[in-house]
Amino acid sequence: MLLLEVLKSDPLAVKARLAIKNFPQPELVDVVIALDEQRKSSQSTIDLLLSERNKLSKEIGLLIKNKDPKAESTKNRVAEIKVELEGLEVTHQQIETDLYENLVQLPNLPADIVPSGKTPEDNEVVFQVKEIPAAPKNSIPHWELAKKYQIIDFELGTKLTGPGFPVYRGKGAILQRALINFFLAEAAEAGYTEMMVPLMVSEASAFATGQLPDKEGQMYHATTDNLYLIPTAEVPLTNIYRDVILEEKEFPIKMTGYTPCFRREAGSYGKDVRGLNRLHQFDKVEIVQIQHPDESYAALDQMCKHVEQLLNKLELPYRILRLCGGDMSFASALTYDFEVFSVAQERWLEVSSVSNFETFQANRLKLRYRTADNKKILAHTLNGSAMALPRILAALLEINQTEEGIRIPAVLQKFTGFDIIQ
RNA sequence: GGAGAAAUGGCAGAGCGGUUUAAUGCGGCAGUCUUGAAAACUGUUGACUGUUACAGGUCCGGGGGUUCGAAUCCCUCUUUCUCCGCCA
Repeated sequence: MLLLEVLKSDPLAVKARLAIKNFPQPELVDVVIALDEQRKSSQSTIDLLLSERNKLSKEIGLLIKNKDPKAESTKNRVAEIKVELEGLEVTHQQIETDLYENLVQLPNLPADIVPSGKTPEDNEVVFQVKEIPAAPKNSIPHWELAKKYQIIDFELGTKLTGPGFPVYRGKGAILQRALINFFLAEAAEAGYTEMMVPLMVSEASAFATGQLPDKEGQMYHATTDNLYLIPTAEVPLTNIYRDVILEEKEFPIKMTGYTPCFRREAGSYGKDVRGLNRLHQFDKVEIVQIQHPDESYAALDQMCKHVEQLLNKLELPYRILRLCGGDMSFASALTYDFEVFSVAQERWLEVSSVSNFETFQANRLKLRYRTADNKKILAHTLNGSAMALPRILAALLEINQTEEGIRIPAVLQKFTGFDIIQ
């Protein structure tokens, strides 16, 4: 949610930034500002009446004590005020609702360096490995490797649950666990505190991080208890700091967590969702930072470096994209996507997305910090995947296939306990 | 799932219809004293809204109601605790 002060201070500049995100209704900015004016004036009218009511009610107390007959006439006056207030409050409530509903429709403003553009083709490649390794001889895609070595069973998952819920078997299951442990160990090394959080969240939590109301369809919803299965650990991790006022010395807050993630994503079918490319349930290690506004962009760089290092250690060919306005998420101010090259599918697969939300999430979360002179300022929130397992696994299997079997990267061997899948 | 109790400022804890603009203690902050610290003493210390700054207004788990007036009375929901039942 954008800050009203920002909208009011320079509406033209805000509209210019929104244009970078291809936001189709810039006039909403003016609507919001106008509604805020209405809200203020209606509030002060109400306050004036309330003030009088409070004063008179106090007087009535005294008049009754003194058995003064004026008590009755004063009572009548307050009763009149009450009637007047009832109408005003209904109107005021409506203005506040309208204001809020319009305000939440505005996406976050992109940072200055965000390239304009509409589609993924407009994303800016900020880094790409020099050489994309050639596919190993007689290479096959990961879904065939999965079958050949009996490490992932897609059909079995379909039998148990439905498509998009694979079963990992034997060394496949161990490899999953190894990747999770590797990612968590690296995050711990980088100073992130590991959190183990609930996989279901309340409506209030889903709302605070922006999954509700607009992305309701993407989450699994347990209706009997009105709980949502998390689409990412970002939801519970960030909500830890909902309605919190931090002390400045508590910065930086760095958390990591492994969770399964659940996404309904009723999207396209076919080649793009084949195998591990898109699943309803997948595993991910998330990193989250809560930062002082002055430090958030340095933190974003730090998080990108962290992800980059993971890819280097796993010896995977990757590239980094700075997302264009049209491809960024609603809440983000700046996002870098990390993609690994799938040698058998001959395409780039997104494995991580690292974003700075600035105050956009913090505003709805009411996540602030207290300055030395006791001002309360919104903190900045950032998060990134470090990383999502399925596509990493896909790339890993494909690039490391040999005649003898699938070779395990050196860094993972202490977590797997084996160096080859045969 | 059943029965009972409770929800008040960072924490503890008073208040049970009108000087509550929420007592008091702890904690926090500032100061006095001290070479420094501790102790002691003094002062200060909630959130939101609003104003150039005042003023004013809202908030005692959420929502609704009674009343001239509600932290206080009523209804309802939620959460927590205790006991019982079930259970990895």
